[in-house]
Amino acid sequence: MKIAQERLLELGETLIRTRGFNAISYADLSQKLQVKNAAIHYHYPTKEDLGIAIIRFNREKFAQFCQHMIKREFKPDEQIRRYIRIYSSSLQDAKVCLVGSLGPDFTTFGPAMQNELKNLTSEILDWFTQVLEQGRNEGIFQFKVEPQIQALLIITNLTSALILSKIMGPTAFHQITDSVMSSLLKTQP
Amino acid sequence: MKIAQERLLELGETLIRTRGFNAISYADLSQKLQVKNAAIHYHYPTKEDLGIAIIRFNREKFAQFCQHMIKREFKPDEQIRRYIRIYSSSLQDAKVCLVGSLGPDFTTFGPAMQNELKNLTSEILDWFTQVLEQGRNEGIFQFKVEPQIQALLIITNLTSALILSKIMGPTAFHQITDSVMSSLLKTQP
DNA sequence: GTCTATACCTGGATAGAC
DNA sequence: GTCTATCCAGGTATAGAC
Repeated sequence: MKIAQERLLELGETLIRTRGFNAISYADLSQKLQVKNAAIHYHYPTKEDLGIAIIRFNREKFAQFCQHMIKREFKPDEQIRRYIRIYSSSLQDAKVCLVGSLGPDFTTFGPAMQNELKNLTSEILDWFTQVLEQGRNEGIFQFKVEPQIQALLIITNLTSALILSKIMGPTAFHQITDSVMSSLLKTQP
Repeated sequence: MKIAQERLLELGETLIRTRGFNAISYADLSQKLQVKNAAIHYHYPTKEDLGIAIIRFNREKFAQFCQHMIKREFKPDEQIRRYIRIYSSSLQDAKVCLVGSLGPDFTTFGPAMQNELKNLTSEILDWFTQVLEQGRNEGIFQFKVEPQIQALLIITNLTSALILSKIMGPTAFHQITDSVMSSLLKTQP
């Protein structure tokens, strides 16, 4: 039976986000998938190949999310809420986001994987910047700095909110996201 | 010759913050220290023992920093500036902070090491909270939420600023910290 | 495409000499 | 307290059968 690619990548992503790239092995994956590790090597010869595929998989999911936001014509505030919901749904399994998991280990990766991670990161930042800008133009959001800076501020809040929650528990996450949302939303004059 | 404990712990901290705990080995340490790995095992039998010692070492350095701030009677804004300077000095070596490096791998550690990391994290948060509160009371800082929440917001900014900078370069770090400081400082009325 | 089997290496850890 | 020597487990990776 052919390995379900999507299941493999999804599992790999979960393991990376739960334990870190350098802490997982082909054995972890093959056991859970009920195949031998050689079967995984067939599709992804090196661990780095697998890592790259997982990041690319995540990029595709994010691109689909963005497309979905456009198609449904969600307002900027609703888009941010839904984006935050992706993060909060990671809380129970003690997952951090892919960028937060791979970022600290960046120097242990080869150039190709580093580049893939750079692409993911800049795509998220660009999307966030654009939503913030649009929201401010529509009078929904308020913030004083450039949209690109504000995107950095909120993304760093979200990324580390998951990391902190792994250490200290989920309360911190909700305190952070609640505060981020309410300071972003334009208060009634 | 007796191993210089402090040098060992300092090197271990650097390696963890550069490459991640699960990516470093006794061999990495022993080579750089010009000793055999058995010599390190003598002082720290298991890798977890070493990890715990490194976190504790970091806690002590942080406690000394806090003491120093008190002794010199720095104003809250100066204290925050000096704290941020610790972070920015990590930029050139692509180091993240210890919490940002160990947090994502939290579930791969044993209870004792997890606990040590919890202690470090809460000590930082408590100190930050207290400095923010004091600064607002003195009319130096402005922020709308509880000091404890504001501490979470800024700490997450700083932690992920280093992670992001590893991936995307140091510009992001300065944009984030500049913005954090200027929004924190009370503008002239 | 997946299996068995295995090669090869690294890493953590320990025993015992000095 | 450090060394040499070694053990063993686990991890990446490949060859070749099915």
